Formats: sequence, C-alpha cells, structure tokens
Amino acid sequence: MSLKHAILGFLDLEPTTGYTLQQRFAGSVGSFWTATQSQIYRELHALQADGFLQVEVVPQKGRPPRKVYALTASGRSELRHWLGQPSPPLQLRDPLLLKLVFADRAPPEELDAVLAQHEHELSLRQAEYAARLESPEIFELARTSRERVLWELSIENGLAWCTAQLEWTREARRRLDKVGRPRRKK
Amino acid sequence: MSLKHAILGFLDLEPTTGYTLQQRFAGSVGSFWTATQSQIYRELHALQADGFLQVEVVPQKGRPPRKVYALTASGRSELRHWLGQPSPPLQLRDPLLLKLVFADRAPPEELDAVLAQHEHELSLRQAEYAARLESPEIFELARTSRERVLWELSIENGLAWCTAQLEWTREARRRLDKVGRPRRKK
DNA sequence: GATGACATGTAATTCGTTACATGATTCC
DNA sequence: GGAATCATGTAACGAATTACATGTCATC
Repeated sequence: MSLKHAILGFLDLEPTTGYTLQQRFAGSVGSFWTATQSQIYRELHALQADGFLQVEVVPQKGRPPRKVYALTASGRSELRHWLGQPSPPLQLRDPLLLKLVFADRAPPEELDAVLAQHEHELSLRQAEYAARLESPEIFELARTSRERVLWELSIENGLAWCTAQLEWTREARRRLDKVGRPRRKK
Repeated sequence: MSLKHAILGFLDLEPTTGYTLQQRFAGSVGSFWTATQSQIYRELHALQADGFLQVEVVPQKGRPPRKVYALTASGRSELRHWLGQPSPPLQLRDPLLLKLVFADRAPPEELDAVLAQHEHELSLRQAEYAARLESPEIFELARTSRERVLWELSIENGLAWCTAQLEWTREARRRLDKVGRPRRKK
C-alpha cells in the first residue's frame, strides 16, 4: 500500500509527470523504497481512476505529451490520513542471513568469501549515504526547516543501518574464523 | 529465488512435511524471511517436479497423509551451489521512512505518536531477540558447534539491527522536538 | 462445546520485475 | 554516428498475501 502514498507524497511536494517520479524514486528515496517505471505508470492510472489525482495534459512537439499529475482534495486527505496511521512493522527479507543459517553444509572459505563481498558492498553503501548527507542539492526542494531535518533523518537511518551491519559482519567473520571447520558436536 | 533454497536448507537439516516447514519459517528464520503456507506447498510441488526433492507418503488415520520430503542428490548439489554464490544486495522497503519523508504535511504530534509507537514495538522486538539467544531449544537441531555459532549470529544480527533502529528513533524524536512546528524556510 | 494442533491443498488478487515498443532532440 | 535525456505506455511473468476449503483428534 505504500507505493500509492509515496506517489501522493511526491505529487503533493510538486505536481509532475510519471517520468519525473521515476527519477525521484531512483534518487531521493531509492535506498529504502524502489519503484520501477511500469509500477509508477500503473499506479498513476489507478490513483486517477480512484479520484485522488487530476491530470493536466501538456502537448509537446516530437514527444509524448507531458501528463502533469496533481493531487485532488480527496488525494490530499488520503495522504494526510496515511501520515497519521501507524506504520506496519517492517519485515525484511535478507537472503544473506538465510544463507548463513544453512551455511554449515559448505566449506568455511566459501562463506567467508560471501561475507567479505558483503562487507565490501556495505562499506560502499556507507560512503554513499555519507556523501548524500553532505550534498546540498538533495535538500533543495525542502519547504521548511523541519522538512529538511526529516530528510536528513531518513538518510541517517540508512547510515546507521549500514554501520551496524558492517560491525556485525566483521564480528561474524572473526567468530567464524575462530570456530574453524565444522566438527560434530558431542 | 531464496524461498526455494531455504526449503532445501531446512530439508537438508531434517526431512519433513510442508506443515512443519511452515512452523520453521514462522519460528526460526521468521524474523528475516517469512513464507506462508500457500507459498510453501506450491514451492514443494515445484521442487519435486524439478527433481530436487523426493517424497515419502505416510498414511495416517483421520488426517491427510504426511508427505515427508527429502533432498535428492541433485537437490543437495543445488543447495551447495547456492551457498557459494554471493547474495544479492538486500534492498529494504521501509514504510516508516517513507512516511517520514512526507511527514511535514501533518502536525508534529502525529508523527511523534507514530515514532513513539515504533519505538515501543522495537523494544519489544529487541527483548524477543535477546530471549531467543538465551533459549537452548532453538539450537537443539544444530549438528556442529560451528552451526550453532552461525545460528547465534543470525539472531545477533536482528538484535544489532533493533538496537541501531531504537537509537535512531530516539535521536529522531529528540531532533524533531527541537525544531518544533514547520516554518517556511527563508 | 470451543479452541488449537495436525495436515493437506486451491483460487484470487496484488505487488514487483523484466522485457518490449516508439520516437524526437541534444550533446559528445 | 552513438549515447543520453525526455516521455509515454503494454505484456508477460514471478513472487507474496489473503481467503477459501476440509477434517480428525486432543485438550481445556
């Protein structure tokens, strides 16, 4: 249900086209909510059919017309309503942890390689988050200073997550190195 | 693709029925990978059709027959192969962060209530993880001491995640309290 | 007498990904 | 000449959720 509200949220910030929304998803919230082009267009049509959006079609030469979507009154109230609701608890699906649970079947070196790779990716991500916090253009659209803080917090969440994961990964490698090869429990 | 391998992993640990698998998913790995009953039965049929599983049907009185699934040689090698592969980077979908990004449209008290609720749920989860680490029955199926460490690590990952999130949530509430009501940026 | 554990499944629907399809303009 | 940007969409498939459907036995 969240994609719907994310779109409403973006269009409340600034009425715009599906194409632009796509870029917003890839850029600003991409790290904690992705959406593909097909999903976006499908949802825009649905939201319009439900009366949450209205469209202004702006013809262009040589290109498909820009369809600029904006919230209707009912769209705005739907957004407001969603904001007040408690969020469903996030349930993550982590393929790495799944692998870890069954990893005793494979040689330790293999798992360590997987973890090393993971560690590397995490540190890249961490650097990305840190860079985003520093780049001013991300916060340009912010309308109030509170909004700015909200956006900072969303990035800091990612940063904190990365850091915690990195620490865990390092600790995991250390501990696994210490136990060595699998030996039957007595 | 991970559900498939999770099932192979569980059945490698101990051949069993769809019903039991359901409980394993709800219990042991439930915090980082969920699967519903329909998903499990569907996947079991598919895995069998692919030759990764074989079934032993044990009739029962008054109940549907137990269908005990076990890995075939090809199932075992599929599992081994998956274990060596790098995991696809986990991409999380966090509805709370999404809400945060658009929350400037609603009064600060509303968001704070949402965050307070979130904080409360996190601390419950944290306690759950801590309890799991202490409960010996979870580690009973472990075949080697290394496997035991692997399972501990998977729980500790959840614990670390919870702790990091809790800290973030508290910090977020403090910061938002300090900025107060939205005021137009100058 | 009701609830929960045991045990199987199917059907409908929604959500998400990948691939296909078109076409002008601008920049390198 | 080729790639990137702008701009729309459809189709097919796969993964996940929810609801439906059945039936016994043991326990409270």
